[in-house]
Amino acid sequence: MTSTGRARRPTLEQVAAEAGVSRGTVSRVVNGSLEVSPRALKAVQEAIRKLGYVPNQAARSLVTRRSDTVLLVVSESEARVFSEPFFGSLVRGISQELSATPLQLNLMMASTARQHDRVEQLVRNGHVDGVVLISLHGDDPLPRNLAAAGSPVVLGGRPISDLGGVPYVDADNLAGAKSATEYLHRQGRRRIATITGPQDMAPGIDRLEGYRRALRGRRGGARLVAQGDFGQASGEVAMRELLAADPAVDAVFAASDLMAAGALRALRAAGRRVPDDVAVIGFDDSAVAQHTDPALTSVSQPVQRMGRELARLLVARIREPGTVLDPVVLPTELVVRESA
Amino acid sequence: MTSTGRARRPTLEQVAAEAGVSRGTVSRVVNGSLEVSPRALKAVQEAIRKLGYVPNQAARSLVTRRSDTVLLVVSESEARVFSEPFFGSLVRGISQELSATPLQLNLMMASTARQHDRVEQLVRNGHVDGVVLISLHGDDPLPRNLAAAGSPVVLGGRPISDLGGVPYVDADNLAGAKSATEYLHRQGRRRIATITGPQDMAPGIDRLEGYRRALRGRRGGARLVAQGDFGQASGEVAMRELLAADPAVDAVFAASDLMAAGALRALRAAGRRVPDDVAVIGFDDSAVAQHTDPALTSVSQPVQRMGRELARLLVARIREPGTVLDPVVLPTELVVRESA
DNA sequence: TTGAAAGCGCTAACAA
DNA sequence: TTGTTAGCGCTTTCAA
Repeated sequence: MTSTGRARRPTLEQVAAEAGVSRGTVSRVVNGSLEVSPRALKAVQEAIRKLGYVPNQAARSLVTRRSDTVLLVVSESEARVFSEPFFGSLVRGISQELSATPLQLNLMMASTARQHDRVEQLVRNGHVDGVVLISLHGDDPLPRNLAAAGSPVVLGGRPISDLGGVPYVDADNLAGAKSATEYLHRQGRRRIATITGPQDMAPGIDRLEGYRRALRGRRGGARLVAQGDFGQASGEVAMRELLAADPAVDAVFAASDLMAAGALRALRAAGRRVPDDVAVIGFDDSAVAQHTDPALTSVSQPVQRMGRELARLLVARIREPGTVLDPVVLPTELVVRESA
Repeated sequence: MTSTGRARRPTLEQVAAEAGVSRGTVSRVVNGSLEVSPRALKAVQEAIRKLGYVPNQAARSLVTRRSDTVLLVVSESEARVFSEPFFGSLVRGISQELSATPLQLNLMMASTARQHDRVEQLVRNGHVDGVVLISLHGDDPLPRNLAAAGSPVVLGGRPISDLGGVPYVDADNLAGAKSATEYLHRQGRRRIATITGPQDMAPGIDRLEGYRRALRGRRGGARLVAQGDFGQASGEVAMRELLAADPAVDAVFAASDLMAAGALRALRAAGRRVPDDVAVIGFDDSAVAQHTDPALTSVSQPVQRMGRELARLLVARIREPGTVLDPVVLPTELVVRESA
């Protein structure tokens, strides 16, 4: 049952013996202390190499009360996180940034309350040094609880209600939507509609606001607004509504690529050519954007960089628990393809 | 610098004091030993609850030499893993299965040799109890090395060359391709082409073989084969080649949705209607499949279940290092949409 | 600059 | 059935 099987790894003790010094000295070398004589340093390094010594994390953790582990909690159920390269790119960015630290990345799906409890337990018990939370739902109490427990926490995506002191990383949804809409206007489009995302989610709200600001004070204004839920079907329905409301609509900014793809279908069904009759822009620059016909012009988010920033903030929080960290809002970019 | 800050968690010792028993007894209760008197059991349980005790994993690990952690290694660079819901669903399946065990899931990207070394080190050093490897490249030595080091390893996806004894989980690519092709045949299609994936990857090979078997002995046979690389552009090119080779082609099975999407574009450009003139089937049932126009009929893989099986095999390997585990090949399903 | 020694919190072997 | 005890491998004072 013990089933250890594997040969025992060399310990500090053995390295010390090999190098002819004490455990303390080896420990100092391993942890990069400066108060070690060049001679001892060299002897220890050689012994380490010779023995193939690697520190035992559990032992270290036991005494330092650090775990050198950060937890990525995906509070999903919102399928979006998992579709699209979003999740993967984010993880990649986080890993990238963490690879320069001793921190390991742990992953946990936690949508139910029970799973959230488990996260809190892990944190409280010192099994993780910090938490990255992504894909939060409306007023999820998890980040607040974690922060209250004194745990370093950072959020992927702006929380809908302000969580004083908990930093977040987000794409500049507002500016992205604004620039997409302005682009349409510059192309000479004058009846620019939008298909919004859910208005109880930050990206939904911000992207609508960006559209509004772009058209503020412009002739025609921002009146052609149809509600969607980020999903393709809702985009199709919304586009039909828009066409009914104003048959002369000549452009539409959709708050997601899926909705834009839906709009494309509705437009084709209505006999409108894209982009000739109606220009379409999506948001996310997802895989879908590249594979619709015509390919979607879309607002791209620097997802991988968002991951890196998340990790950077978290590391800062762990290292300097006191300091106030500002949210990071990263610029988006309009990727022009065929649809607008 | 110590920055512990957090209040110390209660220890076994304190629970023992509170319950009026010894540490040993508390340990037995915590670890579910049966040799504990009902009275002691109750007292300990109460003390645990009262104090909010949670075992310190580091301390436990130190003595048991188990880490209760499994590592998911994404040997990426092949972007596919990250696009599509693939990665997310897989992780979800793995998490799901592990949630019934004390095992935590760790994640690591490792494409470079240096990163592979780190994986081996983690394993050798007992920091992880087992490894799930996905997205392996051709003849990556990592699984062999890990297995040789005595570490439990399971593979996501059939390795291209047999790794004696290392179990894997895969979708039944061959059967999926075969049934898609047969479906086309049943629909009365008689000039059925295929666009293959790279022939140095198991899915590429298997899906071509499935196509071949479906048409073996049938009139026309399996002669309309064009090479692709799973990417959309290659699918578009391949479709043009096929049209040139046989303008009367009336169906095409593409080994990926992206290639199928490319084929769709080429067909539209050539003035062919889908599915009227040419039926198209893709593979993966990815997001793209749902958003092309017409929507793609596609072969779906039970990705989440693959994740669960992966975890199941790994747990079995960890618990019973000796036993031989067979590969698990899961059935695919043809999802019929508009394109065929 | 170094060594010695005291734990970190836990499991498991042994004795009672 | 229970208590006692010896470590697990490491970091970190404290003295030297």
